[in-house]
Formats: sequence, structure tokens, C-alpha cells
Amino acid sequence: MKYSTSKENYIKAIYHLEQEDPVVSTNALARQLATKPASVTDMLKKLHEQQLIHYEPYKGVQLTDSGNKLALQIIRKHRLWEFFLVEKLGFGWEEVHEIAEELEHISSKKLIDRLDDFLGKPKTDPHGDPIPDAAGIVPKIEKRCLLDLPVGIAADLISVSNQSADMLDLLRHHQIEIGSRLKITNRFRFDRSIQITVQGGPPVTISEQLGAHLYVAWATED
Amino acid sequence: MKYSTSKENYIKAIYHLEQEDPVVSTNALARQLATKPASVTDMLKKLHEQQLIHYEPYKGVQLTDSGNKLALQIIRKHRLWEFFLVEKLGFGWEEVHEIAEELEHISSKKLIDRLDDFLGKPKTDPHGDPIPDAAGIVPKIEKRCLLDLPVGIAADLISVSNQSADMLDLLRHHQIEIGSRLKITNRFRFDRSIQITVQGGPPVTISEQLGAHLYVAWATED
DNA sequence: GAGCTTTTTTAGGCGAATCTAAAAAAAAAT
DNA sequence: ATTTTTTTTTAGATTCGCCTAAAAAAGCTC
Ligand SMILES: [Mn+2]
Ligand SMILES: [Mn+2]
Ligand SMILES: [Mn+2]
Ligand SMILES: [Mn+2]
Repeated sequence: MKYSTSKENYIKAIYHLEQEDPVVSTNALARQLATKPASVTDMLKKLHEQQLIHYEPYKGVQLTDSGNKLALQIIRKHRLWEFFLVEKLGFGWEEVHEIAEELEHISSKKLIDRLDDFLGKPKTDPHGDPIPDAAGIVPKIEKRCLLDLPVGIAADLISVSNQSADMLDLLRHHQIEIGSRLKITNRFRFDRSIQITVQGGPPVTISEQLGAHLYVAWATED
Repeated sequence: MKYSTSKENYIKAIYHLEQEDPVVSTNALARQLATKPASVTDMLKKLHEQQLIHYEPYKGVQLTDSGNKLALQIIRKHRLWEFFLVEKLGFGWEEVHEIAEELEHISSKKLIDRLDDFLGKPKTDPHGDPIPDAAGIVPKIEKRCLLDLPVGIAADLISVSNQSADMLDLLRHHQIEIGSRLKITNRFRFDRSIQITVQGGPPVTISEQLGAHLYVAWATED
């Protein structure tokens, strides 16, 4: 029941790639893990032997139930540590991912459950991603891309799908943060940029590229 | 400037063994690290190449200045994490060492300095051992073995030199903890056991073996 | 469906950290 | 000063995670 850091990173990467496409390719994994396809093939064989993945040569890969469970445990650790780093130690959004990439491999289950308590059992990490609970259940968070928000409807920013320092710089410049109330006031056909207000402030224009990474919650009519 | 977990464990072990005997033997290291002498020799060569130790075949080993500096950084991390686990997450003394053994290898310097701030820059870990500061300076703590305390003089327990669950069980049974005021009320020649009072309570008898692991601070007359 | 391109796997190797068995050096005993 | 014992090092393997180069399979294109 104890896996190497390397194996845990593979399992987590497979989990994330499965969200895009239910069958994960060797190349996609190699890209994600910044390694070579040949190395991935080697590792897939080992993960298969340990029953963490379904794998047949040339057919791509999928997590088994136990692989999925393991992935959720690692993600839980990653996100709880990120929350800790931001909320308790005052780190910025963009700094925490790398550190959490190490902390997520600390093995003590008791540690993570106590940390969860200490932090007040948060539902989401600093980027708005949901934190699986001790049983591996991921809170379902209703969110839609800001770009799909109709003009004139207010909605709260609940997550961002990019955590680069560059993007966070830009958000900071526009004074946009998780929780900010956003409203689209105008759309421009030419480059699909949008004009929005932040917390009812003056309108600012943001690119489609930025908007695509912002996710908001708004009441659905049904 | 980044070393493997294994190398860090060697450096820390050498540091601790140097406290006993300034020149550390291959066998002593193998015992401490639960590994084989042949493995130790291999590793010593590598640590020597990296200038972390002074090493000549058959002559034992000593940390260089940079080895010593590294050891203190690792010990700082270890003890700060132990403090965090006990004070913030409510772990018992005896549970934290093993977890800290992993956490001490998390590389971010910024993380550890912020953790230090968050914890209020503690001077000692939960077992009373001093925590080196960011510059690697170890607070000097005046302490003497309880066994050397004269009869009738009160002194405060400031550290214990054994962290086994068994010993902590026994301490808990006698309601002795770090900070308790202890006074020797009687000494018995036969087995060198001693009778003490804890916080001015009723006298209890403890073995020489237990007493040897308790360290107290008391005013020296000079 | 034959041929070209892309993806994936295999083959062979390397560095890190470990091991066992054997040799060599140092230390202790006689 | 030998001999014996203990300590330490060397030699040779193994496992893990990775690599490059080459082969094989799958997927496209005409
Ligand atoms: Mn992250
Ligand atoms: Mn990781
Ligand atoms: Mn400890
Ligand atoms: Mn350690």
C-alpha cells in the first residue's frame, strides 16, 4: 500500500488526463510528466502489475478502481497542503503548486486527516479546485466558463484553470481574485475579448484567452 | 545544493554520531541507518566527492563545514515540523518523529522559514531539543541529567533523550511532562532508583534508567 | 490496400542506492 | 611478533527510474 513518489506522480497524471479523454496515451503521459515515451511504457508495465491501471500494449491506459482511489488520496493531500500554504503561511497562489508537489508524497494518513481538521475541512484549494474528502469523494462544484456567461448577469469567480505566475500577475493587475463578483458588460466580435466589471467597479477588457481560464458560479434557471 | 533524501539522512546521522565521538565509524553509521557497512562505504565516497565530509579509507569520517551546515538545516526542518505536529495538529510526542523523518526532506527554504514564523519561532522541539535558527545557530540550552540533581533542589524538566512510546507512556503515568517541576526527595543505593516529587505532588519512585533520560534546568551557583 | 507517418514498444545501457560474499587493513590478543 | 578477531573496503549483483536508438504496430492517405 506504499508507492514511490514516481509512481504516485504517474497515477495523478493519469487521473488528470482521464478528465480530458477517458483513455490516456503513452505520449500524453510523457508530455505531462516531462519524460520520454519509452520510460512511460516501462512504468505502465509496473503499474499494471500492481493493478493500479488497466493496460494493454498499444491500447492506452485507464485507472483501475484502486488506482483511482490512490489518485484521489494524492490530490487530496496536494490540495490540502496548498490551502495550508496560502491560508496559514501566507504564500501566493502561484508559489504553492511546486511545494505541494513534494508534500503530496508524505505518507501519513493521520497527518492529512488532522491537517484537514486543522484547516476547517476546506472544500476547495486556493485555485478553486475541489478537495476530495477522507473517503475520496470529490465535492461537486457547479461552475461554468466565464466566456459562457450572458451579458449583464453577475457571477462569482470560483476557480481558475491555469496557475502560472504570469496569469496570476494579470489577475492581480485587474484586481480579480477567487470570490470576485464578475459581470460581462460587452463582447467584441473581432478578437472575442470581453469587457467586464469586477466587484461592480469600472469596466475592464480582458482577452478571450484569459476569460477561458476563469470559472464562475451562477444560478441556473431550472 | 540539492541532495537526495538518502544523502540527507547520512549527513544527519553523522552529525548526531559526532556528538558522541568526533570521529564517526563506518559500522556506527551502518547501525544508525539500519543498513550495511558496504553500503555506507559506497555512500561515504560520494559524500566525500561532494565535499560534505572528510573521509579517508579506514580513518572514519567527520562533517566538513558545509556538511555541518547542511545537517543543521535538516535538523531545523525536522524539529520545526515536530513542533508543528504537536502544537498545531495535536499529535502525541511519540508519533511525530517518524513523520518528521519524511517532512525534513521537503526542499523549500521559504517554506521552512515561514513555518518558523507561523509557529512563533520556537526555541525547542516537543522533546526539548533545541531548534537551529535560519542561520544554523543552535540555541544553547543549559541542562543536566536529573540523576545529577542534588536532593532537595527543584528543577524543571526541559528535555528527554528517548522518545519511545514506551517511555512516554511511563512519563504520562507519572504525570511528568516537559516543564514539570521535579525535586529529588530520596535516593536508593540498592538499584539507584530515586524518589521524586512532580509539581510538588506526592513522591513517586522512578528507576535509574528513566532518570537517565530526563534533563532539567536548574540555577547553578557561580 | 500499399505506402508513409506517427505512436508505441523493445533492446540495451546508465546512475543511484542498496545487497552479499570475499579480500584487505587495522586492532586486539597471545 | 605472530596470530586471531574485528572493521572496513572491494567486487560483483540487483532494483528502480530514467535514457537513446531501433523495431514494430497502428493510423492515415491516396
Ligand atoms: Mn496544484
Ligand atoms: Mn508530486
Ligand atoms: Mn525527532
Ligand atoms: Mn529523514
